[in-house]
Amino acid sequence: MDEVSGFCIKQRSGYGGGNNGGSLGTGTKCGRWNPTTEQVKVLTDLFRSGLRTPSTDQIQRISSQLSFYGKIESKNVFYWFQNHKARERQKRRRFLVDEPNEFHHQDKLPSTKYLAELNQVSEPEIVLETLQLFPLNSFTEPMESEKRRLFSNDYCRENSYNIGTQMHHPTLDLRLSFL
Amino acid sequence: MDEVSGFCIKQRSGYGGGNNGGSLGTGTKCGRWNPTTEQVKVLTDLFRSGLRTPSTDQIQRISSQLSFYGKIESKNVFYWFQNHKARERQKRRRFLVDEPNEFHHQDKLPSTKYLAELNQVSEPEIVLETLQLFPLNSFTEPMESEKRRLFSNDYCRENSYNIGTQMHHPTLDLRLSFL
DNA sequence: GCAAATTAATGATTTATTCAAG
DNA sequence: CTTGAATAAATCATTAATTTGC
Repeated sequence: MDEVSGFCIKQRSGYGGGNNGGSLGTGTKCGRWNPTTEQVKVLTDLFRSGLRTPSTDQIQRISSQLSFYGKIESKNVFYWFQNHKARERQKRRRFLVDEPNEFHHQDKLPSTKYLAELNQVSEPEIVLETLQLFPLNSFTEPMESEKRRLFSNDYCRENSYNIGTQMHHPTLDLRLSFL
Repeated sequence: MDEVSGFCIKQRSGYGGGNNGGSLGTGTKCGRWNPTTEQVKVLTDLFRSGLRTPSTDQIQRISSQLSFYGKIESKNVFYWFQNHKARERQKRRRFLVDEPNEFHHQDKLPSTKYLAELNQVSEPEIVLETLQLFPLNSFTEPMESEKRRLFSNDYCRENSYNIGTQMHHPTLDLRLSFL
């Protein structure tokens, strides 16, 4: 891939450089941004205060403020929030591993129409035999017209989509083929 | 109160008649539906494939399929789509509504464009005058005492965003004040 | 003590989604 | 149905920590 980005691609200069260390000012080397502890502190505090996706304007102001502590650009602030947000989330998710509630199921009242219908059909027998044996290849009838809108699109975006897992369930291939 | 809408808390006997989850059962605890990982994956895939509001018929089929992975009822599928759709949208709105705090004229420098623009914008190393006025530097200037938390921790997520506004709480604004 | 070698963090890019205008 | 806007997830790449042999 082209390493072009408009920056100075800095190939690793051996090692002993140690150019930065807090004052990286005097931008002679164009490596990646190396935030000072003060800058990190402020950014972290902003994040803790609730800021997660600063607007362009905010970014620029933050950048301006932080430039007092050392070299910095707006994009650095932008990236910092992106990365920090993502990694905090990631960290959180690690703890909640396998927590079935990936999203919170907050029951809301359904539309009456569906509820009525569901009520009478409710949960049918389990019927897995057939289903699981041959997953979803069975072509059902063409969708009802009312749902046409949902399916008018192509569903074969990519290819198979094995949900394969430990269970030897059939290639529950995917996509609505069984709908 | 117990179940609102005849939903949970107790094993309803009148709902679905017959075999209600007995096999996959151990369902002694009749709380709310707790989807398995596989179920979530399939539902998510369906959603990503474009399905948003499945018909009753589709709901039943999905439910039947997913019952292979664990207890599930049609209404769970219905609710899942309702909630997922709503929350995705909500998540979307949140950004769009949360961000635009300034007047937006041709002032567009959002993300992807960020890179391009921010890239060349660099950071004019100026503006130091202004920041002097703000609490920022005056606080972190003596970074020795940084150990003392400057902020009162507290998570003020949803409500205290006040980034674009001047809040009057002397406690934890600080950095936000210049935003 | 010191650097080369290795590993852990994290800055910067790329890719894949989502919703919604047109 | 197509495309624009705007991420967030996944990934790449470089820097800082640290480990290790001398």
